[in-house]
Amino acid sequence: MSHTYEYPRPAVTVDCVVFGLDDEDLKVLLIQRGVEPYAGRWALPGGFVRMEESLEDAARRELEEEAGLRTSHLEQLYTFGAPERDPRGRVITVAYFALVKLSAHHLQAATDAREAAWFSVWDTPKLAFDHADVLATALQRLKGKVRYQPIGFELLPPKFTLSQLQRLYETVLERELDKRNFRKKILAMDLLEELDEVEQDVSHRAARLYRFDHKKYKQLEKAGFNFEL
Amino acid sequence: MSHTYEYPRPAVTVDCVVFGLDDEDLKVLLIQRGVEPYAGRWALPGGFVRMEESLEDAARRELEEEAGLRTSHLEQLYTFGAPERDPRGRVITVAYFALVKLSAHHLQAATDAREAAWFSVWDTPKLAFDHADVLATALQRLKGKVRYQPIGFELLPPKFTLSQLQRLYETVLERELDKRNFRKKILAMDLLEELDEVEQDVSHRAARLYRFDHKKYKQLEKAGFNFEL
DNA sequence: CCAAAAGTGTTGGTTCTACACCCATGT
DNA sequence: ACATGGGTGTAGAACCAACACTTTTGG
Repeated sequence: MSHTYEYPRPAVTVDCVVFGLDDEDLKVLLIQRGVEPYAGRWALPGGFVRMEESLEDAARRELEEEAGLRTSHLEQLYTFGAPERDPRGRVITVAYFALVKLSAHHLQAATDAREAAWFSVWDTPKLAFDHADVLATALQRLKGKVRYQPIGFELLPPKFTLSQLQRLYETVLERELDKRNFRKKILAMDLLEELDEVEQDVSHRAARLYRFDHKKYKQLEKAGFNFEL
Repeated sequence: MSHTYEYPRPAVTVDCVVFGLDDEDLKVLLIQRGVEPYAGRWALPGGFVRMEESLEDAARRELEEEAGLRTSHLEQLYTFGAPERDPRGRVITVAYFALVKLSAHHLQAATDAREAAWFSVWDTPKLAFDHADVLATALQRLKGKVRYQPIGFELLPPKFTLSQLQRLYETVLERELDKRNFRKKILAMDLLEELDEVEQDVSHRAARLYRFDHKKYKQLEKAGFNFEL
């Protein structure tokens, strides 16, 4: 079956930059391409937008299909449309930006033929198409946004220590933070619920666990409160 | 001539939200539609993306064609792709956000058949398609961005008074600012060049004119300086 | 001389930064 | 007992918000 139009039309895809955090580093999910162009190269998960689905639905579908994962945070990043960005012809891609709790989705294998794997964002293989630009844009967005929106929590398990949280910020922002000042500031926002639990199986004093209080944040947000750093 | 593809493809357009500032208010540029759908309704300037041009080039071309204007500041805003946003079928639009010095482009007539006009952003007619959403998104972006990027200057003539600048911020942010604090803060950034000129033809004490120093800003930016409010 | 907007400093409160030691736990 | 990271307070500097009067100019 084929489709005919009076004027030529670009193809439209979505691509997803999915970030996860493990003990070592900030990671991005990549898929190894099986076919030309760029066969064998690693690329961002993504694919063509179907006629009846929204852009965001397309992004969610591709993530499910290619990596078997669901994400709590998904937002549109930027649309890349340089005429020569795909050697097959004019392809415009709407890039999305996702955060997942890597602790949950441990080393998920791709459900279709292709390989999926997590790479350190500071050390990825050479990427297909203009995906290096897309990744760079996503990193910039993450770095900017993490400071004034409480999205960092989407990268951590539901219960976390303040040190984990601090390491997250240090990793994303690429600079060290002062422990005492960091704790003061984040606790002063009154968005963390202090639990009666401590971490397990560590060979030193166990740290207290906290949980991010989404409900409280929504309330404060309405009242004009602004999360910051 | 017609074009055939194996799979159906959405059409892709660009739409531009162009802001300008005059003595009264923040304005947005609208075009009256001549044809169905939404014939007679006002809409954002825009049109189909050609196969050989980039998205940004398309936005610039449409602005030139539909309103005869060039803009200093043009950035991508968001991509709108709900399946039912255009009654003619699947049309994905990449929205752009532009700022122009209204003082220069005085009441420019459209170069093609359609009417173009400036409307107060707080009081527009009913818009075609989902353009009200697009406009709302653009306003939100402007409000957010004006505080941490010196883009407000793109709305003012090259030489302006501090009161004009303050009014700009008050209009965009929808709140009053303290005159002394505002002046202190903006002058402390050392980004304004104080000219040996004052405004003309006012029936009260004439205010000193200033110019924004783009070069100095670029330098400071590289050195890690952050513009803020 | 009146109207209109330009221009100008200080104070008190809040927030930010820098900084070092003791504590709890597991090996 | 030692190694590892957990947890805590203070002081000085910078920044922010609130606030009112005098000056200049044109009509």
